[in-house]
Amino acid sequence: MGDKNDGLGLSLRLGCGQNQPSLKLNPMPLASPCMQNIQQRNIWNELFRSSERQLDTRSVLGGIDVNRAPATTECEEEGGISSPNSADSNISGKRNERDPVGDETEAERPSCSPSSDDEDGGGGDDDASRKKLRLSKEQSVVLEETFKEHSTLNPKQKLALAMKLNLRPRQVEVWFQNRRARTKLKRTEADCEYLKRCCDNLTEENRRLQKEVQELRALKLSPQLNMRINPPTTLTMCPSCERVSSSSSSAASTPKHHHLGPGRQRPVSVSPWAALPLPITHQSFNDPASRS
DNA sequence: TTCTACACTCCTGTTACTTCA
DNA sequence: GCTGAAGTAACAGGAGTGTAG
Repeated sequence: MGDKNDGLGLSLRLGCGQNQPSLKLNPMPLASPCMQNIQQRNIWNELFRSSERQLDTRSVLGGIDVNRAPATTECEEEGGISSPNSADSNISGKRNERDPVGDETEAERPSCSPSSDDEDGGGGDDDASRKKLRLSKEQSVVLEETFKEHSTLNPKQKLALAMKLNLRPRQVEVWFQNRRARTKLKRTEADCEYLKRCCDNLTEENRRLQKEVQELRALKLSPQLNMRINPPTTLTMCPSCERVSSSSSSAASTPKHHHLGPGRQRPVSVSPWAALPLPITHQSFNDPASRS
């Protein structure tokens, strides 16, 4: 479903199909080929490059934070973006102290949000870190729409989105990770369903072929029936591959490996082969002349 | 040029919390 | 009100990658 943007990442590492699983049995409609990905990525990066300057001017949102104090974001950006060394190397490479992934809340809060009076009623600073906060509907909608455009974010984009939504960058990052995981899970389930159907079809086909083989064997072992259906003079069988062919009329339909040339076909009754004392090779069966 | 350390991102699995029937 | 299932935010650890020294 929402996976149409797989490989539409914004960082250079995300080339075409980077995140594609090896199993691509149920290819979802690819929204954009590689060139389109690149174009969109460029547009997006350009967009955020311009917004980056705005960020540098610190046009801080005056909105009310839903979950966390906006000061958190602001402080984080001071630590991360405003550094002259790291600001533009967002694609890869060393950056400043990034937002500490695991300990962000602990690392930030003492320095950035001393108030610590969150409206989530967490009671304390530390236990609020694991406090689960439901994203608002508006936030979810924006995140979803952003995800539809690109399933990954570079640090600038993450930061801009976090500011826009009054979330911490870490929250945005986690949301995108979980969203990718959900997308992949659904795709895996869809692939699984597809494989199941394939398996069912193959089982059915196999059953049908087995039945056909049994019928042919029965045909082979019952001369009377065989006679009734196909006179021995018109039915030939290769002892090696046990293929039966009515070779009386069309030589062209006879496979090459049946070795009997059009003019030299030796009509053989099917049933007698089993009674032959020695295994008959292709060579002997094939061309009596070659034996001499 | 190669090696190593570091920073970073992503993926995957898990945990903890919320919501709902 | 209690409970279990489902959904999901948050975390932890490992793998892969790029850069600097």
